[in-house]
Amino acid sequence: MSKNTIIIIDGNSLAHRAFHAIPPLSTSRGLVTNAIYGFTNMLLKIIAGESPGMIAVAFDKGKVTFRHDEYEDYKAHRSPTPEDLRPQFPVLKDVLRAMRIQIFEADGFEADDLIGALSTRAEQAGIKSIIITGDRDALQLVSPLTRVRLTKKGISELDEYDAEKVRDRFGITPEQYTDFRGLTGDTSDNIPGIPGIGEKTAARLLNKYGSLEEVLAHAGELKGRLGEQVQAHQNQAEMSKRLVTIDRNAPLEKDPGQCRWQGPDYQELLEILKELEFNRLIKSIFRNDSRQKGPEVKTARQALPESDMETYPVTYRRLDTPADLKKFLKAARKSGKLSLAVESDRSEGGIIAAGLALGEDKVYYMNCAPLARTGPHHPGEQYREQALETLKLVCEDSGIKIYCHNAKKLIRCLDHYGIGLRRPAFDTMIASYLLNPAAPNRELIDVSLEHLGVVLPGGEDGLPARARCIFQLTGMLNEKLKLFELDPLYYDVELPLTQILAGMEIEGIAVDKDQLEAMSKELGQLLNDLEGEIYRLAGREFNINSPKQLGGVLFEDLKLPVIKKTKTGYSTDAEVLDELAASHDIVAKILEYRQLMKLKSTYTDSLAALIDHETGRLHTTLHQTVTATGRLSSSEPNLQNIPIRLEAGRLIRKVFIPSRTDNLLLTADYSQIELRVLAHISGDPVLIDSFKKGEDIHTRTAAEVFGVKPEEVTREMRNKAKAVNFGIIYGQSDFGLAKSIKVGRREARSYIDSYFARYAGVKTYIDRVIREAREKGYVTTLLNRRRYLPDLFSPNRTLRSFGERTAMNTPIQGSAADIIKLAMVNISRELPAHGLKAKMILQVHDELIFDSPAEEIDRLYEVVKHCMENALKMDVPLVVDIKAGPSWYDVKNI
DNA sequence: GAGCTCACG
DNA sequence: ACGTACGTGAGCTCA
Repeated sequence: MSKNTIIIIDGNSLAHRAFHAIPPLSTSRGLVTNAIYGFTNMLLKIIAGESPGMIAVAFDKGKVTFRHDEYEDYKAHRSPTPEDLRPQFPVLKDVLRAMRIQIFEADGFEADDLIGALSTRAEQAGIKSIIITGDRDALQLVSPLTRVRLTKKGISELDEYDAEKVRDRFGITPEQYTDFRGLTGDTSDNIPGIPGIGEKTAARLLNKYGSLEEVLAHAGELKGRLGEQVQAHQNQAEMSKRLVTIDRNAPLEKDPGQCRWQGPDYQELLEILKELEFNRLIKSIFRNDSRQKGPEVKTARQALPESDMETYPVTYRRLDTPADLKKFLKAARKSGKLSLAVESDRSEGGIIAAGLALGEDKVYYMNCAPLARTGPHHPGEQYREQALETLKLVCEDSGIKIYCHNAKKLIRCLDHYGIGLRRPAFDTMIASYLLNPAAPNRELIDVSLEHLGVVLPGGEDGLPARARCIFQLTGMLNEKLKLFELDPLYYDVELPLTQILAGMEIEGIAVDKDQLEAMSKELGQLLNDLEGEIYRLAGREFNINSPKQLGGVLFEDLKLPVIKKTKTGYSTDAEVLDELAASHDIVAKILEYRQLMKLKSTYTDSLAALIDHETGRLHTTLHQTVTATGRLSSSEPNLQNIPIRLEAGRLIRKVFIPSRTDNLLLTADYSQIELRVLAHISGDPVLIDSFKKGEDIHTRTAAEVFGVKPEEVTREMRNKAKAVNFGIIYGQSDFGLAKSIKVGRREARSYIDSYFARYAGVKTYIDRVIREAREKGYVTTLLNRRRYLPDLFSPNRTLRSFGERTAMNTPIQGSAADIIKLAMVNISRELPAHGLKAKMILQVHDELIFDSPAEEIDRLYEVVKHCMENALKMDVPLVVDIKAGPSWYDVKNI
């Protein structure tokens, strides 16, 4: 596009900007990388936006420049380069060298001077320059061929200056900029200028006299204090001008023409980005995948010329003919193990192609694209059927171990073709989850980058590479699991669970669509009425869903007191509105509006839209590798947050019904599982005694904390004790408890103190788990699930306390997750063993939901209760409450 | 895409 | 002096 443009970047200025704009990032070896990261990202963005023909980056060199010779206090107020930034410069230069971008530096010169020299020479050669810097002094370089972009906020927001913009902003021409600073000085560089002259006066003088020299020559004409000051500080003004004047004759080792950019040295770039652990950047630059997402990805791809570098070369055989398939089948049976990667059509869930590996050097590619997708080398319908048949034969062969990445997705995909992948022998995605549940990404490309250090190709063409990679990873991750003693959790719980979850997703949950639509309609009407009422009370129409506009109405129009602020304005959350409810009638209406709006948009409308056309049911996705604690999560739709606390919302549960008229839904939930886990792992005698006796735990806590007999515990005391029990699990402060039960902070403190006095074992446990986490860097659950807590070592106190709360909460939440997962595995085995037709269809952290023929409910009850209560041997009993009914709303004790 | 708000355990 | 309860997913607004 702009082949005749050179981008000239002030390396020091931008690195400083990036350093302050980007939160501290560091590699696992402790090198801080935020400036490098911010700089590199910015660079790619600029290249993408500009596609410049030439690029140069200039750096300061040498502590003392000619400016210090002239004025020893030059930049004397500058704080020294931060300790975390200094070591980033040499690495940043390595990145630039790998990008094959010219670097300019010269002893005794600042980046500014080199930039000035470069842009001046560019002009002489008729080349346009774009200068990118945070230093305003560069504005003197603006000319018809040279524009300057100054960083505005952070590092990516830039303001572009041409001569006109300089005039708008400062009232002078670019040529007058040095005269201008000679007059005003610059506090950030400790340049004095003339005291008392600001930007306005300087511009007025320069417009009248033209230059600094002329202003000084006419100093006698200036009246009053201004005249005196100018006369008294002539020398200082002249020196200031010299200091800010960029030396356009600074020595250059290369001409602008020699900065022509041909793209990076990909090999080098990959090496250095790997070392820096910029995994997202690596993926975005090296992944040859047409279906990409995220703006960063797009930018980096646009920024760079196509690379033909193969980052993970694989030789493989194509299975093109029936004879090939036959030979492959034989080889697979002989090998007994097979890794499988498939590419599926998102809209249909259909398989387009598969990569298969029987070993690291036995890799195959199979094309199974349906006719509709016919490409130049379509194999033909007959071949396709044989290919799918071959897939079926290998997947259902109990003598062949299947290795894959994301088995659940694979199972759902194969299910579409009636292929039953019974039990995958290894799932690299789940292995990576157990090795580090907090990792941000877990696609195969991320896992292979982390564990093998290779960048995998994406798309259909990358299938053989992915299959081979899965094979390689299986061996390596299996060893790592053993090393951390995660193999029992992996093989006995998580891997079997994958298949169970796939079954639950495929089964789905039936919904009464008509009822759902009726609810939506009714909510719509109620909302309509409320809306009118709210507009009337507000005296005008506005968007109630906009916290900003709502804040305007409540706190400006109606002058209600501001209770709480957010980063961006007034807070209008339910807590605030509750407090304001007595002040104005509109508040209660808004609360009601919010509640109903939530129900309509998140529940009735969204659920209806997600009903599967073929099955008429909701098929959520249950994520096994998302949470840091070991819990599952659910999405599209999230069926783990269906309303229950308020009646209006709870009614939504009426639409969740059994799959057949003769069936019932059965729910089974653990009673107080987290407190029981706490009792078990802390060994606290009072807590254990309480659970062993089957007491009401909150009443007992109230009795202990308030020092009364259990029968004297009032409702209010029990509620407070309940909040204390909750808080203990979360590691709350007196502040947090005070807020949740609306008492003073001192009172809250006293509850916590007396709790720890009565439950000393809990206190000891908390102290111990935090101490051990600090020693080891991680915490574990009952089944040895592990979570690393880098925040424990943060210099930031808020983050550190956050880490401490996580350290005490994760073993509790995570062990509870372990327990219900174990129960699920056992139940899935026991249901068919007892000849039950019931299906487990949902898990909600401490609750399991089943869809079962009514006549089998009693037997199901026994099996579920037994499996859940005996999932793990503990020092306290596990208790499960079971209910059943014709809808998720109408479940009753049985 | 970030921020706010709110649903669940 | 500051920030303040653990873990999630989703819809809406606004830049």
